[in-house]
Parts: sequence; C-alpha cells; structure tokens
Amino acid sequence: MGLFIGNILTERLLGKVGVLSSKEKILNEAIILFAEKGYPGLSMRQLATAANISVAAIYHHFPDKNALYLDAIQYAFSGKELVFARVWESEGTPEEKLARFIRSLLEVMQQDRNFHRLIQREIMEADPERMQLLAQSVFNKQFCLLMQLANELAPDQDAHLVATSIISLVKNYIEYQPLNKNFPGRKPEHEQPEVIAAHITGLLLNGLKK
Amino acid sequence: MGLFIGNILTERLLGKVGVLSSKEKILNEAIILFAEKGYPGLSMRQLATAANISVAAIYHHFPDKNALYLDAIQYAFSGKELVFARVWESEGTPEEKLARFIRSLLEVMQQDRNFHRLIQREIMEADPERMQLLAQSVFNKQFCLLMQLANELAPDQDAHLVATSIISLVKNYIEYQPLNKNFPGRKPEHEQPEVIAAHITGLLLNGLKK
DNA sequence: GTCTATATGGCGATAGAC
DNA sequence: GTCTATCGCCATATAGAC
Repeated sequence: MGLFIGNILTERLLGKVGVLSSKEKILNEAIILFAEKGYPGLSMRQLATAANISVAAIYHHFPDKNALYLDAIQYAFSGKELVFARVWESEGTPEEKLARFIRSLLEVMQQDRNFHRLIQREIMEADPERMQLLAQSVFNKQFCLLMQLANELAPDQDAHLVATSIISLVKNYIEYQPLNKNFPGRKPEHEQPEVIAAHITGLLLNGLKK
Repeated sequence: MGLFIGNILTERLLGKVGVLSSKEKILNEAIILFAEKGYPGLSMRQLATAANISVAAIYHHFPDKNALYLDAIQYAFSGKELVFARVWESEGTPEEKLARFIRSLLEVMQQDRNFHRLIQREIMEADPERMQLLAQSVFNKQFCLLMQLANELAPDQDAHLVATSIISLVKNYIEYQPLNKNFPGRKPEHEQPEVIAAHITGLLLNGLKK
C-alpha cells in the first residue's frame, strides 16, 4: 500500500470509483485553472479555494508551485496516447485512416479543452527543455505513425511537413473558433466536427480544384 | 500641437526621425515584454526598468495596467494591414496570388515574432469582446480578400473554411518550430520560409497525390 | 513629465498546533 | 494530513515635491 502512495495512476483508478484523494483533487483543479489563467495568473490561494483545501495542505503534497505545475501537466497528458490506438490498428486504405485520424484528433481537442489549452500555453512558452519532454514523452509515437501514414499517402512529399500540416489544420479550427465567429461567411455548421473534418480531409486529399 | 499629444501616429512619425517620446518608449517595451511574459507575468516595475523610467511616470501616461496593455496591442497592430497591399494589388493568376500571400504572411509572422505572440495570447484568452475588436479592426479586410481569392481558386468550396485553412497552415509552422525540432524527420531546411511556403502552396493546390 | 516615498493588499512559502 | 497564523516580499497604484 505504502508503495503506491503518490502514484498518479493508482489515484486515477481510485477516482474512477468516486474516491478522490486530496492530491488528485488538487491536480484536477490545477489542470482546469492553469489552462484558464496560465502559470503566473493562478495563485496558490485561488487553487486552494477551488480544491476546497488550505494553502498549507497543497504544500504538503507538492514542494512548490512549479513542481505542482509540472505534475499537473504530466497528469493531464497521461493516457492520451490510448485514444488513437484504434485509428492505427484499424483496417482500411490510407485515405480512410487519414479521415479517421482527423476525426479523432478533432474530437479529443474539442472535448478536452483544458488539455488543448495547457498544451498551447506550453508551446507558446517554447522552453527548449520542456519542448523536448513534451515531444518525446507525449507526442512522439503519434507523430511517427502520422508520418508513416503521410508517406503512404504521398511518398514523394516530405513526411515531416505533411504531418505538421495535418495537425495544424485540425488544431487551428478549434483555436480560431472564437475569432472566426466575427468574420463574414461564418455559418453555424462551421462548429460541427464532421463538417470541419470533411473539409480538412477533402483539402488534403484533393487540394483546391476549380 | 496640443491637439496631437497622445496621438500614437504622431509619435510614430517622431520615432522615425529617432526621437522616441517616453510614451512610445513604454509602448515599445510593453509589446516585447507582454508578448514574452503575458499580462500577469509582466509587472509594472519590470516594464519601468526596461523603459528606463519610474513606475509613477508610467501611470502618468496610462491610467492603469489594463489600459496600457490594450494600448500596446493597438499600437502593435497599427500599420500591419499595409504589408499585404502589394499582394492584392499585384497582377497574376489566383494561383500566383496565393503563393505570394503565403510567402508574405510567413515573412510577417517570422520577422515580427512579438506581434505574432501577442496575437496568439489574445486568441488564447478568447475574450469575446476582444475577439470582435481584433477581427473587425485588424484582420477583417485581409480575411475578406483571402476569401475572395479562395472563391476564385475553388468556387465549389466554402471560402470561409478555405481561408481559415490557409492561415492555419502558415501560422502553425511558425508556432511549432520549437516543438518540431524534437521530432524525427526534421531537416534544417524546414526553417527556411521558401521551403515551407512551397510545401503549403503545393499542398493547397495539389493535395496529397501518390 | 519625472521623481522618491509610501499605502494597501496579494503573493509564495513556512511554523507549529492538532 | 490538515489547519490557522504569519513571514517577507513584490504587486498595483497614489501622493506630493520638483
């Protein structure tokens, strides 16, 4: 038992049966609030209030604010890789796999907005060490599989650039939604994942044709 | 004379002959530091030090931190529209215009990183009122012209979605550079604007073809 | 228009009781 | 493991002299 104290996965399982440890409660609130306000924008007092605990109790579980932030990010990232497993394991042509990947990525990003905003803030800070950690421990496998797919779809093109383009297209539809509401030509269906997914997939597979 | 005190454009002109007013000095530093650290991350003391002035002097020019921030954003945005004028006024096929637009956007974003980061932070905050201001007073004309071009290139597709895709592709190559360094398949030429521009243009005009 | 000095409060972090 | 109380510092913002 003592061996598992502090193990996030154990706490996740506890969470699934409705028992949230204090540490997990803190981390859950931290993910939401760091995503919303950013690192300097969230005070330990605000977090303590949100988690319904005292500031001193937070410092019992985490040595300082920075360590808590890093833990929260790791916690938010854990398990995300599994979402795409079914995409890569599924049967079908490369074109079908691309459509499925785009659809899945879009759903993950739109459903878990806190995850998306946390990543976005991290990328914006662009700290080299943290970028390396993020790339290697979170996204590396997915990026490689996407490059493989890109290579099947367009062997003559640069797989790294193609993979980046695919991710860019999906990510920015989510990100630009609040801004794009204010531009002409906006239609209600532009917020529906299937419409966006169809557009992106079509664009990639056919380009712009008259 | 008194009429022009506080007029940013006047101060810009003064700036061009090497005379920076204190207010302009503050705004210039504010753009850099807000872009780097974000609103809560930058203190008035740090800004005062960077602008080589006292905190009280800043409060002589701006009523409070928030007003200063909004002024800094407006200041950073002023004049950006002119950059693309030559793209839209130039002669050539729609395909050539697209290539030129992509190239210009890429250059503006890569050269003026502070501008890019300020916008990015604003979009991430996603405050509805500020999104409206940003869309209408800064990007509206460009977006409309880009939609027109999209319509010429692909009349059967949704111009709003196509325009968003084009911007997404360009913006994220800049944004992902620090992260992408850590993925396999990375090549040095992936940081050259002309290589990126060629890839994006090709992707849009031809799609992924075997 | 700029300064020094200061008011007032929130910040991260800790001490020590229970 | 959680609390109340508190430390020392830095935050935004202001007062008033020059």
